[in-house]
Amino acid sequence: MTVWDRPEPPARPVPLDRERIVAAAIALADEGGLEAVSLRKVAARLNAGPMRLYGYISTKEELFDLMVDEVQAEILPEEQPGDWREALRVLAHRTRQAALRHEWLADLLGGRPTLGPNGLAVTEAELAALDGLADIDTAIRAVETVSAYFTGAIRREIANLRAERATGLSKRDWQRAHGPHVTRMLATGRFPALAKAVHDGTDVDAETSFATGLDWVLDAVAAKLTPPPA
Amino acid sequence: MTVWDRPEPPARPVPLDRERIVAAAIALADEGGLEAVSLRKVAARLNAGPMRLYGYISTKEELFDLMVDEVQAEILPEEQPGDWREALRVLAHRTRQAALRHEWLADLLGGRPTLGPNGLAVTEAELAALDGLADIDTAIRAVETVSAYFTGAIRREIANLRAERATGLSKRDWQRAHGPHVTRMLATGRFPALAKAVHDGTDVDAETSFATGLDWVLDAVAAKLTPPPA
DNA sequence: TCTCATGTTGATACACTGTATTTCCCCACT
DNA sequence: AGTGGGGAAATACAGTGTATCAACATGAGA
Repeated sequence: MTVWDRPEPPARPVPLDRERIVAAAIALADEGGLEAVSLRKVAARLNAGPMRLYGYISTKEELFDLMVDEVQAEILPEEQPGDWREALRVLAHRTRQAALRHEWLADLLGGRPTLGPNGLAVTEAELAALDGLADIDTAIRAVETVSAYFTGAIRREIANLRAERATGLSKRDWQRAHGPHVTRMLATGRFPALAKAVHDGTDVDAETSFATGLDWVLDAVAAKLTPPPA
Repeated sequence: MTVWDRPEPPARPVPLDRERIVAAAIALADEGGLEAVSLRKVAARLNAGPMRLYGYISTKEELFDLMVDEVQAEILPEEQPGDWREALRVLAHRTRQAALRHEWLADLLGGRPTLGPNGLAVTEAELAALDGLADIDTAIRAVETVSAYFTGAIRREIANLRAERATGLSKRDWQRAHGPHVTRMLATGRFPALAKAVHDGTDVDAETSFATGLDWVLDAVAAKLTPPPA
């Protein structure tokens, strides 16, 4: 046995902390989706045994919460724009961009209350944008409505994106590519409005579709903020 | 050995079909949540070995899709109301009610495109409600916006409901009950708007909160349908 | 009626999972 | 030098989705 084939020393354990664990989990999820995140694999990335993680997190669900909160830090813009509308729009778009960077976020978004520091900061930013422009109850309703919209919209967008990817990237001919199933369904004549929609609808890219719906919702909010002059 | 203690004959296998499988899975999920649905347990409910299911479904994901589609049948109202607005509102509320009956639906809602017969029927109903009132592109945008809203709102509502249930049913004192964590966070003064919201906000029940936001979104849709007279 | 093919059913197997419990080893302190 | 004690690792367990394989009941053909 020479120095060269002498086995590696047992890899002195790297000091661990939540940040490193969460970062490893996020990396794993970015590469292979949420289902690729297992405590064993996260630990392996950190040259640690699986059980070591339990000194820092108490359950896998908690790890997911931490991952979400970590990504929510990317959502906060460096500086808040003045206009409430612009502020809310930017927050929505940045959430969407975060979800496009980390598709697994779509699986977690809205799945549980966001009580981490960054999640609270996002909510704070949303509420702050409306500060002084409406009573607190209206502001809450507005924030909840807007975020319900973009949460749902983002989830659908990612879901469609995955479906397209799975059926071999098809864009316009969604119905043909997804296989004969939907086409056959539409051909039954039981869904005339839907058939017309997929046939005659002009397909717009996901971003403008997101933006348009968002603008509608913001219009609705605007109407509640400044009551129409009597 | 008498007739009485003679062992049961090996339980002639009950004929199976997708409907029975899906029904068993839904029952399991209603009782113990989505995570209680395992192919083994579903099969056990039907006096079958786990592998038998693979003659009818090809993967667990597919079973989930079938469950969602089955529940979506509950969403379609027996008769469509005349007014487009009422029609969309009813569909949204019925979706919410379905999610309250089957909380696991919140975990699946929006997670993948709803391409089953009932899912298509729901979309058809939504589109049909707007038939003739707008060009097809506007109708699509409207339907997508409304359903993005209520998808997101339902998910959040269920998430909060579960969180409340977990921390020992707390209603108003959300911040105290959830534990010192959030309280401490709010006390830091880093979230003034949020602090004011939880402190001064009047808490309304989930249903009216859902309905209010929905009305706002429907207002927005209405504004796009009938362009303001020039 | 006997035989054989066929196709459905159940058993077994595998590679994982999250997590509880047990073992072990290294380091600081007496 | 001995001896705790504490943190890391190994092991263990009950479960998961699904592939593979063996058995068997049932139909057709002779």
